[in-house]
Amino acid sequence: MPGPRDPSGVAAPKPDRTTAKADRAVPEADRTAPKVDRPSGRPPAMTDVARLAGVSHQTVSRVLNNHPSVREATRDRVAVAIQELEYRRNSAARTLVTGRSQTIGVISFDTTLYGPASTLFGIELAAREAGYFVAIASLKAIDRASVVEAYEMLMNQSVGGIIVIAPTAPVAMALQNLPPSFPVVAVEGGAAASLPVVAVDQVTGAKLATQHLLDHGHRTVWHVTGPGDWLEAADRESGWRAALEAAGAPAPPTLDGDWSPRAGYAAGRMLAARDDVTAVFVANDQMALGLLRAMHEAGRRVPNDVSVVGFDDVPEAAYFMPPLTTIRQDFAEVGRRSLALLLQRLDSLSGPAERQIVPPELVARDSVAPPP
Amino acid sequence: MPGPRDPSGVAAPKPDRTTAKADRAVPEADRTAPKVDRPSGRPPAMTDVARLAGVSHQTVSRVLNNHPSVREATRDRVAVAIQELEYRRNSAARTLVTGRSQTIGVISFDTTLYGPASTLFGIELAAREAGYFVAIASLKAIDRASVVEAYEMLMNQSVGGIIVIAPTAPVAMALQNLPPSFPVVAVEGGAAASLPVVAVDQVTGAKLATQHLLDHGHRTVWHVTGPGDWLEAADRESGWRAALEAAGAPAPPTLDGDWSPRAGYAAGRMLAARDDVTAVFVANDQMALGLLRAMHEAGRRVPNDVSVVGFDDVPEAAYFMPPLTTIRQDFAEVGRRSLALLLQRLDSLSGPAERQIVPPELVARDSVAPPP
DNA sequence: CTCGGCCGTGTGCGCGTTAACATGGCGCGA
DNA sequence: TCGCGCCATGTTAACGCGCACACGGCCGAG
Repeated sequence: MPGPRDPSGVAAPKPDRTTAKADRAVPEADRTAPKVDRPSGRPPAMTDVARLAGVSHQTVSRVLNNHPSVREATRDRVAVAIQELEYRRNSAARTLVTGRSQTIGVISFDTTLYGPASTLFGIELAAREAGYFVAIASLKAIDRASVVEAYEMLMNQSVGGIIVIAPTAPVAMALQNLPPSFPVVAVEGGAAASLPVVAVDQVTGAKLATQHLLDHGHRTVWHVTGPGDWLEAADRESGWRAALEAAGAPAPPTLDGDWSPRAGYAAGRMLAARDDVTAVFVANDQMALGLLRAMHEAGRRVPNDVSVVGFDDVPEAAYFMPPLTTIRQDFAEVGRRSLALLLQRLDSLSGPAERQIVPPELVARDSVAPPP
Repeated sequence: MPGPRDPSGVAAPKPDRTTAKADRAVPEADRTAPKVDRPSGRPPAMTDVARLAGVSHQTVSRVLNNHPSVREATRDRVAVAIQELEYRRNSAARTLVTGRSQTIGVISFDTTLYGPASTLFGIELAAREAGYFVAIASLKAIDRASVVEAYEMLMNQSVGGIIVIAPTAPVAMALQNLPPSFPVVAVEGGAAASLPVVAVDQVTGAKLATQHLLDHGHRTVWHVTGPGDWLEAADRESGWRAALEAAGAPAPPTLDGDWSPRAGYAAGRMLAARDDVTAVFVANDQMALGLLRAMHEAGRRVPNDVSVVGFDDVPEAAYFMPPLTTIRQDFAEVGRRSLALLLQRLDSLSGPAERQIVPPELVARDSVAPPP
């Protein structure tokens, strides 16, 4: 790996046309075709642009940085030269001198899941809008060591700030131990004391779901939870519990899940066996899918015999049998806001650890009805 | 944005302890706690490490680059100093001088989908293993302009190579126009002439699915396609067609889909209305979900009346009603291989445009039975 | 004539890499 | 025991590339 001098940038195969500067007469040929008139094998630098445009490197710099005192005509000449050479600033050199890499890092667990993937997407779009690059680091496991590993990796890449999508207790704990002087934003990060957090209001969402079922006349609502160490799971459970309490309804024992359809199926089998179960709030849509199947197999009709509400509103939810009433989370908005918050921290690390809450929304479909 | 001199790296708040070099006696205190003994407000550089370790910066460099001729003891002293200062190489400076950024870019459309997300995950893990960073760029739309935009963005970040996950015809076309001297690997890239490609064998997968249905005694198999401009959709259709031909079975007209459950539902309604439909190969699992529901609503039992096979094996497929027989794609393997191929191109751009094929696998569950 | 707009020249800086070379110490064979 | 040669390190310096600052000069307007 210590191979000497070997630029892996954009390098034309063998463009050694030494007579390359004179023919500036045809600058506006076809733009899309790759032009080959670089002086040497290395990518063009600012001085190359300057030479071609007949100006100084300083002027090129002024153009690139939108310095006001450059004549329009000069600006154009430089722009043409830039395009001609397909010049792009060497981001390494730029980063080195400015001290800011224009890159942010995103740490995430399992971008295969709908929620994290959508959030990441939102972050990426917003980042590009703001002129930032996005580097990613996935967590191999959901423990502290993995967080530290991912963090180290992003730090080695010298990102300017980090957004962490990994809403579990161990991860939230790990974040506490990071240097407080580095800009970090947590998504769904629980009550992490000193960290800015963007989160969907899980508690309210769970209340919405539970209340919706109660409003249809159910005496109480059962609950299939998410995994214990996920903060969202805890919040949804407490929202459910709060709604029941507020309504004076008895809280039945919860059934433990782990987000997977398998767990929902298992819970569904248990619940289907009891006649007194008429309403279930399942902590996410995937588990609801499993539960729906268990109910179906047991001959319990949804919603006629049992009503079900999920959480997330995955794209498939509308095509479950029956179409699932669920709580929608605006992940794209979460992504946008977390980036905004990070950028804000980027130039002023001060300020309180802001906490932004995105409201959830109930999507009523066909899995809820009055009790039989 | 042209704010002068403002290092956004790891900087302690106000660590101006000028008496910081003498206390080298306690080097092995608690490792996790953030130590504050940097001379100035800026992150430590190599010379700082050298000074603390009592060696020259050259030696530090030798240690970092695993140069053989450094005594074990010296190596350790340097290592301790590095840890003490929490030194990390300035990646910008390193990139600037070595000419390689140790970063690869991934262009992807809709990482919200299971396939792309899984592939990205595989790439990321493999990249980290190989000491590379991963920068992402999502496509806003699936046209050429978006590809160029994403490409430009990654080039501006000076990535060393790019993997494109975007298996549609327009995207594949756009890739043809990229400078051939830059390392690019396409995932599911179709027959892109000059590009290395890693792909799951869609044709074989479709044959597997179709044959599986024929083997159960169905006279023929209907097909719900993916969107027309997706290469995978075309391959699956031709695999289906080939299997039918090989078996001498008549090929019914296809039903157009777009990957969405909604489209599957629509197709399902059409098919449910015909008595002669006993077997359907649906181009992906999400559409199969919609189709399953349409069948159910129409009173056509799966698999008793109609058999269904999907494609992808999303995590939910095992919990559809009934559990879906489908074709599994090893996305993680695709990710790994595409990275391997890219790395290979990175140091030798020559060589033919290799094409790696990952075999698919049929996962038999409960949605297939002999015809009634 | 002076001031301001426009642009050029020149230089230092950031930080890690690498080459070229110098140095002192040690082991080993003659 | 002398001397050669290698090992481990230090010293010095030159990049790579863009940014920023300090000037200096030119030209046209007031």
